[in-house]
Amino acid sequence: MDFINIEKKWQKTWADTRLYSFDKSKTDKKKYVLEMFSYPSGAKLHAGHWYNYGPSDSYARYLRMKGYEVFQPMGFDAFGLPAENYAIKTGVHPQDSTLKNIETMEGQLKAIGGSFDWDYEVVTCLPEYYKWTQWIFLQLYKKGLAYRKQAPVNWCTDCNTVLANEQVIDGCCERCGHPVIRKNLTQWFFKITDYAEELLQGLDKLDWPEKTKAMQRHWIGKSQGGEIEFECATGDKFRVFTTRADTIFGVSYVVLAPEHPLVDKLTTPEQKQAVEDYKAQTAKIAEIDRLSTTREKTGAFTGSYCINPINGERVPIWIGDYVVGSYGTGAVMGVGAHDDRDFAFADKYNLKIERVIKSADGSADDLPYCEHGVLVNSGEFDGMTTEEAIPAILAKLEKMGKGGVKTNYRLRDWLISRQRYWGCPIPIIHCDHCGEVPVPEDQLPVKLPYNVDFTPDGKSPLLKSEEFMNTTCPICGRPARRDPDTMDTFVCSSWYFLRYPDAHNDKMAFDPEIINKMLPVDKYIGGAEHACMHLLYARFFTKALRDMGYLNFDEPFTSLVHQGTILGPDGNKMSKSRGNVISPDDYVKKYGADAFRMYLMFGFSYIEGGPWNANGIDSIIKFLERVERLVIKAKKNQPKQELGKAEKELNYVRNYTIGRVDADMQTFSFNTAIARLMEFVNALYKYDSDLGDNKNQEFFYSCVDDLVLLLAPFVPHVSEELNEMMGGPYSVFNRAFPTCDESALVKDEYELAVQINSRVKAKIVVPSDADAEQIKAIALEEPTVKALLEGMNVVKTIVIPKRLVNIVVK
RNA sequence: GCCGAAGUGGUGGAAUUGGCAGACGCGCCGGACUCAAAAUCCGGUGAUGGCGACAUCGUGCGGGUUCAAGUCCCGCCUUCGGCACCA
Repeated sequence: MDFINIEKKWQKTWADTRLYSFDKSKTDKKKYVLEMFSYPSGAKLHAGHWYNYGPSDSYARYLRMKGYEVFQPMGFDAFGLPAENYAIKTGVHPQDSTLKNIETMEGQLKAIGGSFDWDYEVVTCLPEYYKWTQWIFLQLYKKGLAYRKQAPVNWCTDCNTVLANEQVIDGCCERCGHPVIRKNLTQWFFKITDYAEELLQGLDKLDWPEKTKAMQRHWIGKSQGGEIEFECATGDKFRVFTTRADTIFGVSYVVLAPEHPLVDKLTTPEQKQAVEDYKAQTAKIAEIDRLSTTREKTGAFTGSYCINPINGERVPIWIGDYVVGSYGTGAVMGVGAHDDRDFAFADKYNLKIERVIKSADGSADDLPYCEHGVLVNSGEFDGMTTEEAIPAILAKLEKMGKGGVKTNYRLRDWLISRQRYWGCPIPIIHCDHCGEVPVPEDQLPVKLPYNVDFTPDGKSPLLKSEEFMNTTCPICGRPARRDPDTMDTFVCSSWYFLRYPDAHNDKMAFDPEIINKMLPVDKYIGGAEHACMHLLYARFFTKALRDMGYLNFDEPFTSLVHQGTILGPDGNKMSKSRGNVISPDDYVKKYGADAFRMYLMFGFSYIEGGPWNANGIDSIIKFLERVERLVIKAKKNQPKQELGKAEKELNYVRNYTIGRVDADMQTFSFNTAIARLMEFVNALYKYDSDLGDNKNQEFFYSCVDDLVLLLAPFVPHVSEELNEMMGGPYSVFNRAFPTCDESALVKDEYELAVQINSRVKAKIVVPSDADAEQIKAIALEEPTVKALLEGMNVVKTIVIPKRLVNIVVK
């Protein structure tokens, strides 16, 4: 079979006949199948792209043949750091390299044989798209969901530039090797934390991998506890957050984060030097390097004291970088006896450690004791359990006006400012008189200028473009400056699935009437690496836009599947530096896109992936040629004949195959679906060689016809060709997927195993309608069984119809 | 450290959710066709012992529940992902 030319032939026919064009009048039967769009960094698709797009395209084709109107669009996540870095290295402008890469990748995606409707293509770096990214920014801003505040960035003092986390290697700049420090800049945030609770609750209803949902739950990190207010001698007050209010009588100190706003005020003159030194020291350590539990706890005494509201005790106020400024209140109470970290800190600085919880059975004496237990040395609360004491103590504090129940989330607001060129400009103008002014919507898009010096030299690249920066204030008309930052690319990808169904609308981001019919996405397919970022941001955008009235659904992706990763032959992630990258091109050139796709679907479990090996890719060719020979043998328009015994057996296999392939497609179990197809082919060969010229030609033809239809999603070009060879109508993808005839699966009799003491000793054939008693009788009469039971005492007999009989003897 | 997933022949991977472990392939062995080879077709293939029918063992390790465990429970080991001082 000439796979290469067959592919060209059908790709042209499909394009000429606009076969994959989505019919908007049929949204009642729509299925929105979406693969995560790709980043056009390299010029070529790699094996991972194939593994994502090939099998999921087969799934889309299967749905189409099941009678759905499938919407399967494709686009590119085109802004981002790699293109900019590439530009810095080579001088090729990011826009030029990106658009060129996109063109190449479009061609390759067509070569895979993907059934994408390119009329709906979306490219995030084009003004007609990012205009609406900016529009969404403005809606969030209006709603109070976009705001500015100071936040640290990774700053290389040598390059004078901001670095992304992945550009910081072991605390040093990846480019020059100089140490990286944290520096505060005023930056834009999206207030995703407003949606923390709904983002958490919504997970329960989603058909997503449990693992991914667990990761999001953990990322959101809901924690129920309480806040407790401590008052200082100066009259200043601050609160701590704790989940263990029951340990409050054991507080022997409190710790503020070094960046806590009260630190300077509370520091006494004698302690000023020590505190300043400590703050300088922690500023040197980038946040990502604040490495966890293994790092020794450090801190400094402020010289001030505060009052424990529950017992009036005077406790010292410390600062320490083991307290995270951005979580809770940025302050914790120190209970050395009942927290591992507090214990280490108290031990190091000789702070009091007093037990206030003992184990319920009094067994555990060691400190720190971090389990729940019973209160001691806790005044009126003595004898209560942890579970009783927490609400009781918080209730009392609330009555005193000194705290109460509080829920915290680990989730932080989303920092979207990037001090980079190749991204979507932020549509805000800074005016000396009017302050922060949103760009009026009729002035969108704020275009990213082409001629910009993006070499890293300490300034945001856009800041150096006078043409871009200088504008007039929309309110007062005086000269003003634009915001020089661009948005995180995750902003662009947080709404692209909303744009696809209405991709060319130049009046709005999307028409609510259209997307309310087209969304949510029915099946979303992509890598597990997006579990927390992209998938969470997209959910946030959907909910925020819903609350603004732009759409009417709660979740963007009803059902989600992660494909596994194809690793290099050595079992490691493919990477250029390891030299273990498998290029699909050579295989595609040799075997064709269909065979390569089918091999990927057969040789791996789709969800799991695994190390690449080419063993067996030849067998796919062999298999397809076996199918072709059947097609050649199948004769159309033969007279109808009664089905004999051999035909009934084959018909059983045919319908069993249909049922199993149907079920396997729905669970993305492509490898087993193909295994069933191979079995069907084996059965067809057996039938053909057994009966030769005496076979039922009409029946044989219909079986082979079903085979071609079943095969179509897996090998689209080949099946289209085979369908044509058989005289079937164009296109095979306009034909219906075969349906399973349940009556063909009903057998008169079936075989089951007979066990004696759980070991298979014989096989029996029983009528299909036999009940347990009859099956038991047949089993006991079976000669081998009968002989083995001679002189044995049958204790009991278990009969599982359709499975086995187990006779227990002594 | 915490959370999650996985561990099955020489090999990629199956197993209707507690019911005949190893489907379907690859590889290997044998046979048919052929002067021969390739291609193709058919058969065999977990391990050990036995000429043999058969027996024993076998799903990371050790226990347990059950007539029956790859699957459930308890305790470990290893690998891979995620989180990482979140009070």
